[in-house]
This record gives sequence, C-alpha cells and structure tokens, in this order.
Amino acid sequence: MRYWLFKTEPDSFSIDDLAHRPDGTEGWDGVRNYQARNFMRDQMSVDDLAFIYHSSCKVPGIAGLAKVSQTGLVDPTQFEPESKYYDPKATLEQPRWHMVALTFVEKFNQVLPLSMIKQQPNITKLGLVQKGSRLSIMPVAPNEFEQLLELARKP
DNA sequence: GCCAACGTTGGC
DNA sequence: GCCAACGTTGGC
Repeated sequence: MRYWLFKTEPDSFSIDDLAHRPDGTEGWDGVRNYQARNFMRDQMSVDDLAFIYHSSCKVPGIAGLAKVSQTGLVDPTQFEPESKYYDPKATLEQPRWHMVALTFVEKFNQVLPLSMIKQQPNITKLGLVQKGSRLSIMPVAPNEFEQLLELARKP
C-alpha cells in the first residue's frame, strides 16, 4: 500500500467535484508529464490512498482524501483532437498516457494550507516542500502521510 | 501579474 | 546527444 498526492486546480476540478461524481469516481485524465504518468502506470495499486491538493488558488493546500479505485486505464483524451490534452503521437495500439481512477473518501473540514505544511519540522521528504518541485502527482512517505492526515483532520 | 524553476522541443 | 529557446507551473 502506497500513499500519493494529486494536484488539481479547484477552478477546474476540486474535491467537491470529485465527491459529486457518480460513485465519487473520476478517471484522472489530462496528465502530460512522464514522471507523473509513470507513477500512475507502474506504481499505483487499488486502495492506495491519495491526498487531493488544491493548487493555483487562494489557499493552496490539501483539501481531501481519495483512494485509487482502478489502475491500468488509458487516458481517452489523448485520442480526441478537440481536447486540449490531444496527443497526435498517441495511437490506440500504442497509447502514451495512462491513468488511474480515484474515488472520493473524505473532505477535510478545512484545507490544510501549504504554508502550514511547510512549517512542520518532520515533513521534509514531501515534494511539495522541496524547492522547484512541480510534479502534479507525487509519492508521500507513510510517516509523513500519517502526520499530514492527522493535521488535516483537526477540527 | 510576476517570475523562478522546470520540462520539452527541435536544430545542429 | 547537446543545449538554447520556449512554454508551463504554481506560489506569492
């Protein structure tokens, strides 16, 4: 069992949007970064837990929790010429972009702000706190995950 | 809106 | 295979 963090811009897709999807489930399409793709394709398992992180918004931070509900999916938007995620080099035989589906688990009472995450002396490995890290999907170490979850659930 | 940092592209 | 130029990310 591994732990992850998925960034999303709440203006386009927020933790509330995930919660309101049928079955609280959404294919995480549109990722066009190889490192992030490789995490999804090669390292995720069903029931892995994932923080949903809101970026590029008023209070960037961890907004909720989801779990990986399906793995090994092909991102359909790569084949759609009208999509902004269209990839002309992808073919049905040889897709380039893979994804997983996430299912809503929990929305925190308030967002755990990035500013607070950065103040935690024990959170050092998380990509978010490392300078220049722009990964949209990143692993979270088990002990850091546990610590962040506890912080986020504080009333 | 700024801008630092990063990933990708493409000419050579 | 190098690397400059470009586009994007994302906090502030």
